[in-house]
Amino acid sequence: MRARRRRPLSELEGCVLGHLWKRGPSTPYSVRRMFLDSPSSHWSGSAGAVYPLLERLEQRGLVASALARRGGRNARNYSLTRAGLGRLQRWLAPAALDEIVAVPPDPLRTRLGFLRSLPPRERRSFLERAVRALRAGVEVLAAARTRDEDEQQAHAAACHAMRARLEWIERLARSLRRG
Amino acid sequence: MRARRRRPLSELEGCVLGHLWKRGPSTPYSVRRMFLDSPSSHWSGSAGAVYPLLERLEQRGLVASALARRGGRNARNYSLTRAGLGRLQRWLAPAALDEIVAVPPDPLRTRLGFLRSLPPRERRSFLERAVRALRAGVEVLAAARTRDEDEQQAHAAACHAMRARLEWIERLARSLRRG
DNA sequence: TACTGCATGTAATGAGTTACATGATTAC
DNA sequence: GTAATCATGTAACTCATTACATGCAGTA
Repeated sequence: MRARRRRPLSELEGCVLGHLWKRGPSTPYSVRRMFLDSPSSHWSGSAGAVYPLLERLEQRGLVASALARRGGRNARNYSLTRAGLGRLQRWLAPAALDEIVAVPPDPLRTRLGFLRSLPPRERRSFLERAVRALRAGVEVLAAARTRDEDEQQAHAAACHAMRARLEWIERLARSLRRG
Repeated sequence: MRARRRRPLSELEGCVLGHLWKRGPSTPYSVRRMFLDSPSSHWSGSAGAVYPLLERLEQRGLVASALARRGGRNARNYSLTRAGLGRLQRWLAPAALDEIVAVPPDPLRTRLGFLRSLPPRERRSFLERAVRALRAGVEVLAAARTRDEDEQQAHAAACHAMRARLEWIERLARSLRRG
């Protein structure tokens, strides 16, 4: 009997399981809301992502759905199964941390590698615009609040990361103004 | 006459154009090498990504290819066109910075939002493992060198970001050990 | 000779995006 | 009544991934 190959959860799948763990049984729409409302997420929370994803998770036995007529229409409530919780935990703290600890992508940092393809003027103005935009971003982030303690930590980590980014770009902008 | 809709460059496409700008006419393989060798990139540099991508860019007139027999085999040298340089510059410093300035995704930070789904022991050991892995990552990064000045900046920014991440996780691990 | 690395690709797959369709509920 | 929003989906598409196929070139 061949061991069934367990594909690792994608980031999105992990987050969805996490949401179900946190909020309990949820509709697809409330899962979408999580992404739509999140200030820092890079997922669109599109229906085209979420609905098929939940079906996939159900096929894998990680979530279970209960039919629920809501407003004269068929709907589903998805909940985390025991197996789903296990998978969530292994996704969260995998044996090999390399991937989740690796330098995360950052489109702004990426662009620094090609800065000199811009004429000096544009280079400077780009960095100055970036500084302003980052400052605005940091303020917005700093103002946001959550109840959940874990999410507060994650949010604080995001603020910390954004400030570090801002620092670096400010430094770079300064050195460019001078040099 | 309807204006042709110019799809924005993806991050990968931007990087490839940047590479061509930096190194001049290049083979697909050397483009792949850029990604395969880069310490911080999250792209695999897979052939299945790079070859079709270059074809796409050529169809859009952003790169041009010259046939070159190399070792008794057909090969291509791709070079940046004038239009390609323009697109590179607009990709690099777009009018709207929101997307490139937004909080970038970070799988480690993401997981902080669901930490409490782990039993306290695992939670602590996860964070400690993460601290060790991050420290190792920072050392490796700090040791790496590039000649290109822009890439040095990007690289230094990556180090800065990684140290900020490490700081935060260390702080969190400490507070968890105590509390 | 055989093995390894360089180099050029193709095919199948997968996960997420945009755009669309549709109906119920709520606000004006 | 009409417009916006809530809510549930589906379809077509894009882009990148893994895995594979192939063939040359240098080396043990």
